[in-house]
Amino acid sequence: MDPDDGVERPTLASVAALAQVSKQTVSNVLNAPHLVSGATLDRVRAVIDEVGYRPLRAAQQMRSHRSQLIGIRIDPVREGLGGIVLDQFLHALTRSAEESGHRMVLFTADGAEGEVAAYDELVAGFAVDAFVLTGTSHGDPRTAWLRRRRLPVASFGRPWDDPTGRSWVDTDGAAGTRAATEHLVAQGHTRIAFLGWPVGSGTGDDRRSGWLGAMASAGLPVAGLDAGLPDDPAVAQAAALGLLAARGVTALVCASDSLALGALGAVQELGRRPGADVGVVGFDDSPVAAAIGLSSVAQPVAAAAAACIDLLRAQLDPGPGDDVDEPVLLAPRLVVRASSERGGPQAVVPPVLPAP
Amino acid sequence: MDPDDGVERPTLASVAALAQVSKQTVSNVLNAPHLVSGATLDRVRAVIDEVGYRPLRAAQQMRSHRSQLIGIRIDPVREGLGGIVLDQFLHALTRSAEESGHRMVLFTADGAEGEVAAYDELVAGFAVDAFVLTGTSHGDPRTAWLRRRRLPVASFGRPWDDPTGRSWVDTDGAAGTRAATEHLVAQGHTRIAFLGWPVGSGTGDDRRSGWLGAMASAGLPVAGLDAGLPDDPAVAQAAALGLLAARGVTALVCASDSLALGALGAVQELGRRPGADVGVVGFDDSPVAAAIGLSSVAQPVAAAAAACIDLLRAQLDPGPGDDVDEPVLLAPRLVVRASSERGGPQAVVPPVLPAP
DNA sequence: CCATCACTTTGGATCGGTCAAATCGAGGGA
DNA sequence: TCCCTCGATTTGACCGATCCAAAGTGATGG
Repeated sequence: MDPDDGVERPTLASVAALAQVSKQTVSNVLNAPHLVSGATLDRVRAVIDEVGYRPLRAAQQMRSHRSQLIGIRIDPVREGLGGIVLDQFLHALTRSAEESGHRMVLFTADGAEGEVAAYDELVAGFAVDAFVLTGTSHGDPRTAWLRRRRLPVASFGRPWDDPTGRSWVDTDGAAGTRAATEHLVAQGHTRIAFLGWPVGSGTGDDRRSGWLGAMASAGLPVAGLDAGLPDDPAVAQAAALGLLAARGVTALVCASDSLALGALGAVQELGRRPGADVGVVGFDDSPVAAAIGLSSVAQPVAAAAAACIDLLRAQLDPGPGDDVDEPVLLAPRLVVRASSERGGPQAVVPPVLPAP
Repeated sequence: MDPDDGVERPTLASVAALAQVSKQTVSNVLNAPHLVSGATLDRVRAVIDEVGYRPLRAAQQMRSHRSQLIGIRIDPVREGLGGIVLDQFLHALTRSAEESGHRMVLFTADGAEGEVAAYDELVAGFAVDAFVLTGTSHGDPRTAWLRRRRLPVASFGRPWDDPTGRSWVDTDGAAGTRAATEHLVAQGHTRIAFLGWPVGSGTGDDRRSGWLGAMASAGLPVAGLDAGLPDDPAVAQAAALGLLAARGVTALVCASDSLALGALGAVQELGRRPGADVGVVGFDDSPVAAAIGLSSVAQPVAAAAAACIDLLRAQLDPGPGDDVDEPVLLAPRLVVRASSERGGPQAVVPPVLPAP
């Protein structure tokens, strides 16, 4: 009557029976092939391939206490355009995890205590092996909880409040803005402003410092060229307007693509040509940047994800020569588009409209 | 020496011992409380709370063959700005899944055959219970494979090539563009153009039809006002320029925020005021729209996610009155911002630069 | 000819739950 | 009084893998 889907799921026992060996031998073929003789190895492997056998993780987990699952929180709202970075990161993470036989499990949480409750549930119920954190500060309750439980953890983003923190991976923001600044200097600009966030945020200050450093190296002045703003294009546009009109600025390095969007709007408003007259570089290389031809500093998300997974792998089963929680700082890449190329194609522009 | 993390993980057996009952009784307290007397119920529950016991999913899975995991593919590259929709959808999905005791597991795959291989691995190894698909066509090998295996599936996005397809959830794109068009008509516009994709894509044609319908209802002409373009702001800008300059167009309904970005650029280029002189509405309400004040049609991602999970729940254990795979079509919501409000605040604009 | 040893292979217990059937005491009808 | 039913609880097998200890198999050497 019911054709079902054909055959039963093959198990260790069924494979063993077909191959005329014991269950343990089949297990050895998979987990310790050096213990099995060549002939049986081939025979068992043939059967495994034939029936398409795969060990059931849940069963393995019962003995090994490893679920092969890695948890990551997915945020409810991602502010601004930079959220995309986490999106790409998530994809890269999933891919890297797969390469080491793991899977990423998502969870949501409201607030820090909710997140701890979620950890608890995941660890107790699903026996999640490890966690990847994003945007954490070191002192917060979640990190503390995880460390107390001795759970392997890797963070994407430095714990700015604790320079001694370990087991993190981050983008070298300063290197990114430095590259952007040097690129603009090479285009002949000398009055290069920085549109960033107010002093006090780790990431923002990091990005600012790269611009400062590059300007100093080039012997260029920075006085009055540094803006600390909320991450809003409309505000950035007003600020950029002032810098361009009153301070002789011809190029802007921005801490985000949102700010760069505003900068472009100001350029447009003044009737200058983006790229040709005024150079603008954003940060994070969001899809908008690609869409409108905005140069931007791209974070090395794939490398960051791989580094995170590697940190976790090292913590899960430390091998010889594994620096279990050595922080990793990765260099970003400047993607040059029309908004910062003098010889490049001419530009046009969508408006930034004020909020209601 | 090693303080470890204190206590052992509580198990059914340990709870049973503490509560002076058998394992099965504890199990019943959790899964079939009506079988347990009031007194024991309270006693066992007290112990459970006290020690913080939670059943290990892997152990349950061994007998029940349910992993409580739902798989979803995370795409390598998401074209354009609309990728964000999937991002929000993923979050909403995770939250809805949690409400029914499930977790979302991610996987990646290259091409259709790679995806099938990934299904195989997930189903065989992790015993994933169900899958959520995005952007599928009904005929493709993945859907076929999943159906053959009788795996519960819900799609976000209609199978345009098969109108009889079931078990999907989608946004009513036509309703969205209809609302956008009516909104612009209400603002006094009569020459309202549509910037869309070339005829042939299901989603694109759906969105176009809403504009067509609303224009017909309002008794407005559409001849020469319909553009089919690639999803690129620069191309959209050129097309919008023509419509605005040569055809007396004063408002544009767009099939995506990318196209709307180009439309805004054209408005700016002509020296007209976005919102005040020319109304523009995008689609998908990406972060850019919020950032630059672009009106846009927002997809009801949370509702869509909840509907997907509900479809899966109904397939996993059909209750009475469960329409196991009844398609769900959800109405989107128009978010009005400065780009389409005549009385609203004045607007400014970032440029769309040509690609190198 | 048998003890020794390295190499393979096997058997049985075990992880933490659920399922199906058995047990047990109390209440109700004949 | 006896038997039956019924609610509450227990017993024992089982899911599919791994771990540990022990047993089988030659080949080797005394």
